[in-house]
Amino acid sequence: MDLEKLLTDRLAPAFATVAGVPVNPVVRRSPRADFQSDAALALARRLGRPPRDIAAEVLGYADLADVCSVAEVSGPGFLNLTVADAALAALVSALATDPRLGVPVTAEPETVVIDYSAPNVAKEMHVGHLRSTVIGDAAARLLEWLGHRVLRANHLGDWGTPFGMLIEHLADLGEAEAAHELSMGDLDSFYKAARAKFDADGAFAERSRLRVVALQGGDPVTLRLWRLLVEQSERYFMTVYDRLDVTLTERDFHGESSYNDLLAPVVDDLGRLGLLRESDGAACVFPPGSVGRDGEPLPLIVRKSDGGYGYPATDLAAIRQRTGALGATRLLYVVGLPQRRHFEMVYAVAAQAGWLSPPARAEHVGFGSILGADGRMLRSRAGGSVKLVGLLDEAISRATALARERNPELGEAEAAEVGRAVGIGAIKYADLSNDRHRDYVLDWERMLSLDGNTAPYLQYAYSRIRSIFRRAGMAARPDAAVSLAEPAERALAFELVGFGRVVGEVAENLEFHHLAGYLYRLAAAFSAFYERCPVLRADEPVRDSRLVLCDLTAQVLRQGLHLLGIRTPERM
RNA sequence: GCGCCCGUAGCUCAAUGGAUAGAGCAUCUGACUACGGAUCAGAAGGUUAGGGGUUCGAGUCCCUUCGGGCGCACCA
Repeated sequence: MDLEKLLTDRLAPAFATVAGVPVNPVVRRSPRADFQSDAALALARRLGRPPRDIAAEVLGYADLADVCSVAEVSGPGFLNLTVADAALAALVSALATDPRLGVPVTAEPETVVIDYSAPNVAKEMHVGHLRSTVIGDAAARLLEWLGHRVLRANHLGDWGTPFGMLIEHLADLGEAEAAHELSMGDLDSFYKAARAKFDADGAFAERSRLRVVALQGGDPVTLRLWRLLVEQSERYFMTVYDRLDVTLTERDFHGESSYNDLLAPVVDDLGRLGLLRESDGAACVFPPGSVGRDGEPLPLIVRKSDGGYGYPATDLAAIRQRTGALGATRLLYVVGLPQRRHFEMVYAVAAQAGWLSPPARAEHVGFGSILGADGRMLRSRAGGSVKLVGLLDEAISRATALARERNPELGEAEAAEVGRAVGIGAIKYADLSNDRHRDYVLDWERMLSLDGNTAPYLQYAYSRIRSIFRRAGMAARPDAAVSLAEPAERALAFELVGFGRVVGEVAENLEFHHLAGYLYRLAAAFSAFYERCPVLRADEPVRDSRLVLCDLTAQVLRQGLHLLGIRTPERM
């Protein structure tokens, strides 16, 4: 039970008594007290009474004696609430014996499909995949921890016309050589070589076109070469995921090709439902509300004029499968914001077709771009996209150098491990601590800084606490009496008991920068506490009480960072 | 042209319609016989792009101007 909810529960009946109808007390943290309730102001007009009178009357009815040490009307009609130390201490003690740290398992478990990462076979992963992978993985970790059934859907681009030239290029190289080249992770040069031949060599281009036909026709040799491409690519992607520390596995690859057999039925059924209209030879659905450049309704093309299927058909087939066979009620698409309209249209059509009806719903978890120092889309010096592995390697090597420099006592192996945790953590945290809707600037100096709202600062706070317990040679006693005499202790306690609320909110809105901001406030509150309040040097029973605060802080930091996919080294 | 998003301290970013718009970086001033100073405390820094409106109350909602980004039929 978090304090907002506790206070809300206590105030709601009083407000209802005064107003005659149910009223949300609107409890929130306050700079002028611990909490404030703003509801009296909004009620003034409806009741035709001064808000201060309403607030005062509410106070008379509210049962706050055991929760608040002070409850008073303030300003135009706010209720300022100061939480009693004993009540706060009791909540902290409850946390100390709660393995879930105040975050209950959900009462309504759902099946959630999270569509994220989605690299393309035989193409290098680039920065564009970073946000989808990092945000999607955080969502998967979070919702899974809350008790939902999470299905990770790595929508692999493994189909389409480019595969003609890729397979043909593979055949030219020879399977052994091609496998070697792909296993080196040099996907870009493989792709570019195929592309160059396609553009320069007419005969090769013609063979490529025939290859597409053979692939679609199920030619065994072609299929075998295609699978080789897919397998080698998947193997390579797994090495990237391993380095990035994401929870995607081989089993989570769901190639576009796996929907091939479902595409025709999707279009047929749309026709049967009367939603289809032919336009310039293409089979289209015109969802209401979408208008194109010419002011005419914008079609979702479910079958191209050449008879082929594009993304929309695949997306519709996937929705149908996910809400149908998989029984999902929440579909998340962690895809860049530019595709917003595409998903609006797809969801609209899926809803019209009855494949996406309540309680099932789909959410486009959109995100902005990663910018370079110049404020423009991050590009390599040559103007191409930046390889993801290159970015990760740079983060790790920078962080490893930093770890060696800051703590020479670390052995080579530990420095490498710390460098990896800090470097990858810094990249992920830089991403997740920003509002995902907005673009953000990738800045090594800032993200690896030990000060401010960064992963290293949080990891440092964690390792510092672990150091306390190493030195103490003992663990905290969860049943120790908690006392909160110092302001810094109270401030830390308030942050600790707020974990559950933040996690609950983020599970709903997937705004991970709220969780990041919370963890930063927690770490900052801890640092201030640690500066003013001696722990190991304190006498009992204060020592035990403070050890509980330390231990809880470490647990919440570890769990919170874990939900973001960030490691917490014991030393750094 | 139409639509969507954005504009907050020098910089990078916060702020479920609530009181005096908050952090970090950078700057300045303090605290080192240190439970890890990879820290903490304090100062300074703002016409929330401009203008109108709704509201008891607007950075937040509506309209408008300016500036920036993105998207607008068979690529995924």
